[in-house]
This record gives sequence, C-alpha cells and structure tokens, in this order.
Amino acid sequence: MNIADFLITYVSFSHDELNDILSHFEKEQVQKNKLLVKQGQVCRTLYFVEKGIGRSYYLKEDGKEITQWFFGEDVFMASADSFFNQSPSDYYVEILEESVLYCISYEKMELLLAKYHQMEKFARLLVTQMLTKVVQKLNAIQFQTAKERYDYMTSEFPNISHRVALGHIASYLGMTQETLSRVRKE
Amino acid sequence: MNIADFLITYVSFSHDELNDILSHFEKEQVQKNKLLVKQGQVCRTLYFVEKGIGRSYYLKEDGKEITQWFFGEDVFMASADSFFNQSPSDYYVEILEESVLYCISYEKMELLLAKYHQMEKFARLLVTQMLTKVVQKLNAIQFQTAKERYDYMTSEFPNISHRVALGHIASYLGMTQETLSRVRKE
DNA sequence: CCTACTTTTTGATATAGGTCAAAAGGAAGT
DNA sequence: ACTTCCTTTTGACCTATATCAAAAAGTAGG
Repeated sequence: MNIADFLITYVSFSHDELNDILSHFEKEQVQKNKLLVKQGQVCRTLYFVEKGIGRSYYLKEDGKEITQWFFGEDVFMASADSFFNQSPSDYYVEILEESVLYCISYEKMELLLAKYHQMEKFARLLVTQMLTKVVQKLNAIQFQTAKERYDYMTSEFPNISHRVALGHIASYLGMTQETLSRVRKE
Repeated sequence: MNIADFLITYVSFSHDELNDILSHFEKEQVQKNKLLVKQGQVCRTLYFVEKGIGRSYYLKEDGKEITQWFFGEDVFMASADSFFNQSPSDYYVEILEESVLYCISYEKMELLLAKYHQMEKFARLLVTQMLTKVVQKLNAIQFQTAKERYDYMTSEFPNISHRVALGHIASYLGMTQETLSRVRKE
C-alpha cells in the first residue's frame, strides 16, 4: 500500500490537501542493519514503511538487546514518544531488511498537524491504534505461557515472524532464545 | 485539580472555547464499587477523575479478575478502545472509592473534536501520553522481578498503592496475591 | 462485643522457563 | 570448498514464582 491510500483509510482529505500533505514526505531506500535512531538521541523523523521491516529495541543493563516492537509494511515507524515529545529516545530504531520508507521531519509534521484539522485527527487515530496494539501485547505477555505468546506473535505479525532472527522475536516476547527455540518445534 | 486546569496544561484554549468545552461535561458523584462499564458493553462516556480512584479489569477464562489499569486523580478514565471506536469493551470499569467525576458522552466528545482543532490536538496528546505509560508498564512487567514490578507500581501510582486491595495490585502487576504479600514485607 | 465475611499472610510443594555450556547448522567472503 | 562468524538447537541443572491449603488479621452489621 502507498502512503496516500493509508491516510485515506483513516480520514478523508480533499485532493489538494492530500497532495500538499504528500509533498512533505520524502521517499528513501534504506539498507539492512541501518540504525535510524539511537538510544539517547532525539527522534527527528517519522517513517512510513512501504516495504521492508524495522524494529525498535533497547539495551538492558547487562547489554542484552530487547526488541520492543516490529514495524512491517504499511505502518508508521518511529520512537513514538521521542518523536512526539522531541525528547531523548529510550530505543534504537533499526532496519532489518532492505526497505522503502517515506520520511517526514518533526517540523514538517507539526506544520501539517497545525494546518489541517484532519491531519490532527489522523494522528490521534493512529496513536489510538498503537495504544490498542500495545495493550494487546501487554495482555498477551502478562498472563500467557511461552507457547501462547508465540502464537500471539504469529497472529499479530504473520508476515514478520519468519523473516527476522529468532533472538529478536524471543526478546520481543519476553523469553529467552532457547525457550523460543523449544517452543517452535512444538 | 479541576478539569479546566488539566486541559490548559496540554493546549491553549481561548476563554470562550474553554467555557464551551466545559459546558459539555457533567459533574457526577459516584459510590464505591459502582461499575461504570461492563465487559461486552460499548463504553459511551469518558470520565475525568477529579477525586477518587477507578480501575479497569477483565476476567480470565478461569474467572479471575485481572486489573488492567488504575485511574487516580486528574486523569481521564474510560475503556479507551471501546470509547473511541464505540466497540464492545474488553474491560469492566469500576469505582474503588467514593469519587467525583466529570462525564462527557461520546457524541458530545465527537462534536467538540470536530468543532475545535485544539480539542483534537488535546485528544492526541492525551492518547500519546497513555501510550507512553502503557509502554512503560510493559517494559516493567516483561523483564523485571516481582520486587522491581512492585517498585514500578509505587512510583507510577504513589497515591494509589496504599488505597486499593492487594489482590487488585497483584493482578495489575501480573503476579499472585501471595507473591505480592511476600514481596511487600521485603 | 460477637458473628460472618473478606483480605492478607504464612507454609509446603511443584513447575515453567531461566542460565550456562556446547554442539550443530547457515551464510558470506576468499 | 574452506574458514570465520553468527544463529539456532540441544542438554543438564537451577530458581523465581505459581499453586494449594490453611491460619491470621481486618472490616462491617446487628
């Protein structure tokens, strides 16, 4: 899906509005393993993933990487808190496959949010949806067995669970790699 | 804090706008143990807690209540997903102490969101903040010991952790009552 | 103050999943 | 095809927390 189609599934924009909004985004091709945001940095850009996969992760005290979220096709990606508050990010944002992204700076996004009431509504709906998904993950993580959590993963991210490293998924689900490996072979 | 003060800490409203917005809310006094929303029902009202405490919870298959969130003074309370999408709620919303609430119906809220660009912005910021808090809880729950989770609780809800039943807190933190009891006495 | 009911604490035992270590399997470059 | 590096699997053992059960402490109404 392209970004225009994505926008209009949430709210309606006039033809001119839509063109104006789209003109603020830039297309970018990004290579595997590229870090878009580092922990401690302010996330200055919001990305729409047209093709590819990204993830956000943080480092535990012992240095282990904990995957916080996966971003597949047709989602907006950023260190959300850092972007919207322009505060230091708690997360790294990394590209896991060669990807096609549409990028918009914080300043341009603020401008669009202020210019178009509908854009503000779009942003609200988008954040609401993210909230729903995080709550779903929380419920899955909090009271389910390793097996059930893996099932949640495969249903929530059907296109992603076979494309990324086992260790990334394990930390996303709050279990060790070894446990996930054992779960996977039933 | 009253609701007007709360609103203007997020965005600026003109005097007239603010009065119009406030006129859409109704004050309500609610008794302990009152259920405001039931699982399966559509949540038709958004509440601002001026005084008191509420919680949302759901029932696991085995019938156990799992507290999903606590709502203390100066926060908006609802079954968020159900309210914003007008879909059946996954949660009960219950009042835990005699409380003073300001209430607004979905229809009136939609009207305000459509009428005032700033109201839409307010809603976005509010949801963004909720997202941040849910993510924080997720990180706390996912990789921390029972003791650390309890510390998260007391720092996140300092005014609440001594006012509600142990069992409610335990299920909120994803542990049994017995474990929390043992954790509490160090 | 007594009774009934609810919540919290304490104790004993069981278990899912963690940790540590090493082997096996894959992918990439020369 | 060989080497190096990284990821996944397998095995043995261990620990934090769950479960079950019962005692103790708190709370509310008569």
